[in-house]
Amino acid sequence: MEHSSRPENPPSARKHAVEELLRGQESAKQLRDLFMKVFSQAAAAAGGDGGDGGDGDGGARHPASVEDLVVKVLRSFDNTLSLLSRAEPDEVSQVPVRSCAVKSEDSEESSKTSVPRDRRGCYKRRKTSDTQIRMDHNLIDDGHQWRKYGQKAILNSEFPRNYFRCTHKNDQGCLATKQVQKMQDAPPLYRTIYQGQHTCKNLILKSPSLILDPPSPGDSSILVSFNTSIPPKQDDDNNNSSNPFSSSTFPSVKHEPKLPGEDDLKPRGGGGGCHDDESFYNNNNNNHQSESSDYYAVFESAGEISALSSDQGDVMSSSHSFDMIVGSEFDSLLEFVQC
DNA sequence: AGGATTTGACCATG
DNA sequence: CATGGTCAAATCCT
Repeated sequence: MEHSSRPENPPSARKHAVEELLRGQESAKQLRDLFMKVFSQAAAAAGGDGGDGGDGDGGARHPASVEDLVVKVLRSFDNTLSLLSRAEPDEVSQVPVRSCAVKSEDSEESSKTSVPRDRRGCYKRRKTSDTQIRMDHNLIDDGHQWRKYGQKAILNSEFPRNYFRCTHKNDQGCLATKQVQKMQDAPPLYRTIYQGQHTCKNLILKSPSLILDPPSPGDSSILVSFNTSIPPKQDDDNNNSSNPFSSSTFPSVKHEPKLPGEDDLKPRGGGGGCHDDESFYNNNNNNHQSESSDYYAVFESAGEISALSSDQGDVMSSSHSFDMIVGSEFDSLLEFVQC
């Protein structure tokens, strides 16, 4: 449903992709169960074994099955990725061109009230160009300045979607936009869709927040890269050019333990003042410059680690709840693919 | 005063 | 026709 959908996906390919994801999901569930079983046994046996125990070697009891399941999961990812890659070879060219006759508006504005009728909403709905999808459990500053230009209730979604564009759209013609939508509440989960590439030169580096995270323990983020097999564009005249990881696997934003409700999340203006549901709308959070014309899904959460890595996309995961990560990961992927 | 957000309206797409 | 993406006036904040 979203614009991120690929309109002309061969249905069969997508179907296969969904099947693969479902398979992966099933494997993940088994893996989860296995972990739970192992952990509970370990806990029972060890009694008061001090450690947090969460990580790694705790599950050495069924290494073979665990490994097998992990391999299955990763294979599903790989299969899905290749299916998706083949499914849409031609969507890259697309540039969010606004075919509408410019912004010559000011001339006949006159009738300020009621319908100016000029060309409001005149635009081309952008299909997919450079799209990155990111799932976060909190909102992180991404170093760019965003201006909210819309909010919309989305069908079958209890939370509205918020539309942001680069603050420098006007002065520098930066066409980057992003959409932020809260997906769930319980553990808050936000989906951020980045589109377009930043051409502005105004990257505000929040040094402490932006860290290229290696798969280090204690940190958590899952990055799934849906590479459409197009080599990452190299337009690095922008900001992230200096970023060594910018292209194929952009750095996942690392965040300090900073709560989403903090300072920079506050809305400034306050038009109607109806911020009923969210306190999250404005987040100038995360953003990785849309660099390549690929699809990315980044799932982030906080907690311990368990790093998986696949050969194609990078899957760096960690979470205090494997279930939460893998489960939401597949759910999101499914949702993404099915749209 | 200038800039940001809210919100209803407009319009392309499927 | 329904839905989603964008525009722009109105409003608010700094």
